[in-house]
Amino acid sequence: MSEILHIGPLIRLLNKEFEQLHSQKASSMGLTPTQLFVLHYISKHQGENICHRDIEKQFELTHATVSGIISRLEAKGFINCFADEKDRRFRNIMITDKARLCESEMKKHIELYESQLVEGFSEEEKALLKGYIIRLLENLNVKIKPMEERK
Amino acid sequence: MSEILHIGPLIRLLNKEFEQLHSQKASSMGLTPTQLFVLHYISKHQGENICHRDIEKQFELTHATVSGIISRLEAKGFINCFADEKDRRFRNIMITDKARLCESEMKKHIELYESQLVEGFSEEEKALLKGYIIRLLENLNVKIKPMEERK
DNA sequence: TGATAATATGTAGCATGCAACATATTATCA
DNA sequence: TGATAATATGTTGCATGCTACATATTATCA
Repeated sequence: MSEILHIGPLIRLLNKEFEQLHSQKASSMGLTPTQLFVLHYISKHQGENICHRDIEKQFELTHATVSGIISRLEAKGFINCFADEKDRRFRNIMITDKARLCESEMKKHIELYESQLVEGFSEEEKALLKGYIIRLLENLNVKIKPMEERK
Repeated sequence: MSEILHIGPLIRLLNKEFEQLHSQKASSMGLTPTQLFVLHYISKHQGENICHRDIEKQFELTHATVSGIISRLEAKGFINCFADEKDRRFRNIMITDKARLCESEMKKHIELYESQLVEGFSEEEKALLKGYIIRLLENLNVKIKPMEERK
């Protein structure tokens, strides 16, 4: 890590370590870190006819990637998918009882680790950091769209 | 992206976009972004008997991962590997003429994109940002070791 | 010296990510 | 209506990352 002086490699490392941090807990629930984040998002949005496409947009992933994650979550019994009645192109994703059992644990875990990440940061520092990250994203030409522009 | 309010997901996105940014240029040289970074590191350290282990430490990757990257770089003709004469456990990595031809292009590209990332940041802001990232890493229990502690 | 430990690397199997192809379904417009 | 476009999802093949296991080589210590 000694020669990492630039922002790019630091971000790369930060991302990897943050994901690693979730491995143990996720694995204790029978999930990978990614599956945990996706399942948590699905469970938060039950009753909104959530589909693959919503997850693609939320996590900025391709449908090929989402397809694999959904398959594995379904194979493990955390979700069930059904073709939408009104538009059969969509597949509605429903969480199972098994997923319902770990809803609160997922929520607590994600909040805990998010707060551990910014431990020691004041509110001002957090805001400043977030602003910096958004500027970095803008420099990479990623436009942060408000909710209303979606869908 | 609308609901990304936390630092963790922002970091995840930032990392992904930064890597995406390198795809086109890397691919024009016949490389992936990761291969470009690794090859650049190897070429910067020619004459120092660089081996797999050095790359593992530099990029914080497991030897399984490095092994695959090195294999592909070798298969593509950018490097050659030889067992070290003094300690046959090590494999010395030598760049080929093909790699030498794109050395300066790699260097320019990496510097350009690193500076594009922090475009518009003053020196103070860059220092502040870097300090924040290091604090985040420390919160994740990643120790930033100075050069001397290595090896 | 000879057994044991440490180190560097190899390999298998899996998850996540992509691009590039495909199909099925719905929307649109002539 | 009927052809075409748009949309959601499926599939394949690859690179990157991991863990867990393996071997080969060197270091260490009794």
